[in-house]
Amino acid sequence: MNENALAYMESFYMALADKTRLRLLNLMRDEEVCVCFFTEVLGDSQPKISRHLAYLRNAGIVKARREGKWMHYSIVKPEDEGGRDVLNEVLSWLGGQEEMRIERERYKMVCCSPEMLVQIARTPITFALPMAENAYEPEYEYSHSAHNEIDEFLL
Amino acid sequence: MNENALAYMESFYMALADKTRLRLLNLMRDEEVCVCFFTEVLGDSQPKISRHLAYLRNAGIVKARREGKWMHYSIVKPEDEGGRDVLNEVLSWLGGQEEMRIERERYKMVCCSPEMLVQIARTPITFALPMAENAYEPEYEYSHSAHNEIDEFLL
DNA sequence: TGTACATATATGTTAAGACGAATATATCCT
DNA sequence: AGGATATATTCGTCTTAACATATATGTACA
Repeated sequence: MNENALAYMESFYMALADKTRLRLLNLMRDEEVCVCFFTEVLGDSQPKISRHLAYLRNAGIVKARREGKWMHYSIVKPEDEGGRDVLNEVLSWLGGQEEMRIERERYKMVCCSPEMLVQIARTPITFALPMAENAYEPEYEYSHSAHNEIDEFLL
Repeated sequence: MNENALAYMESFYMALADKTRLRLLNLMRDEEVCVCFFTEVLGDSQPKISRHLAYLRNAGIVKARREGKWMHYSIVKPEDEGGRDVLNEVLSWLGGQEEMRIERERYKMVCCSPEMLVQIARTPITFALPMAENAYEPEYEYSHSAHNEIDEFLL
């Protein structure tokens, strides 16, 4: 890390420098969130959401966990203390905005609405199950075709 | 601010997402710095330094003060508390990196070298004079041709 | 006024990244 | 196996911003 600290920081802030990604992080502030809820709450297209989640994942800021057909994303706190402190402040700043509070409210409503309760059997769970604690490391092509600068920080 | 909080944050992180700009901020961490020292310490071309300083200024992260022929730049802490906290953590993270400590050392050496002491009369001062406390607001064209998203946050 | 110096901006080129639309991949169910 | 659903990636297009180089602007001083 100390090797390319600057490059790491650059990619870190780049990952934060996008409205959609900030909104995604806001929703993941306290808990793991399923992709389908992101599209529901943000109202953006599924490919758009997915692309931004991939960006965040490549930057090492979130991780994904597969649960059947569903993917759940959650924030990964950086190992580096400075980075962790920055990210915490970023989330706190973000969370303090009215606009972001509203979106978290909307998430709660979508997540816990009556239809959802009825469909509970086929609804992605939003709390971690004991037997599913391991982080999901995707096996898709981009995982081993990781040749850009950002990906170098993944491992 | 609360209006376009997201847009503001986006431009804020965009301003941080560049190695050169992070190095500039690192040098300005504790004090006002003259452009000529930036070019000296960073070893980048003068237009490159100037462009990045303009970017930071447009993002509202630094301010400029003219002192005769010289321009001195210094960090502006955001009025918003969350933003201020984030920026402080950013500077602290940055400052903790070995690479950045070395550059601050190099700045000290350039700034206080014997040649500099000899040339003191025509060397830009790096401490604020009592009668020069007012921040310099540039009168150049970009100041009133401010029509892009970032500039809207300047005033 | 004219010249030197410090700094800022314009221009042309190139690369990164954002988007929508189309398509591919994973998983579940029958 | 095959269809349905959830998510990921590709492709073509457009914008932003990085860089080097050239040039303009602002200030000091003779």
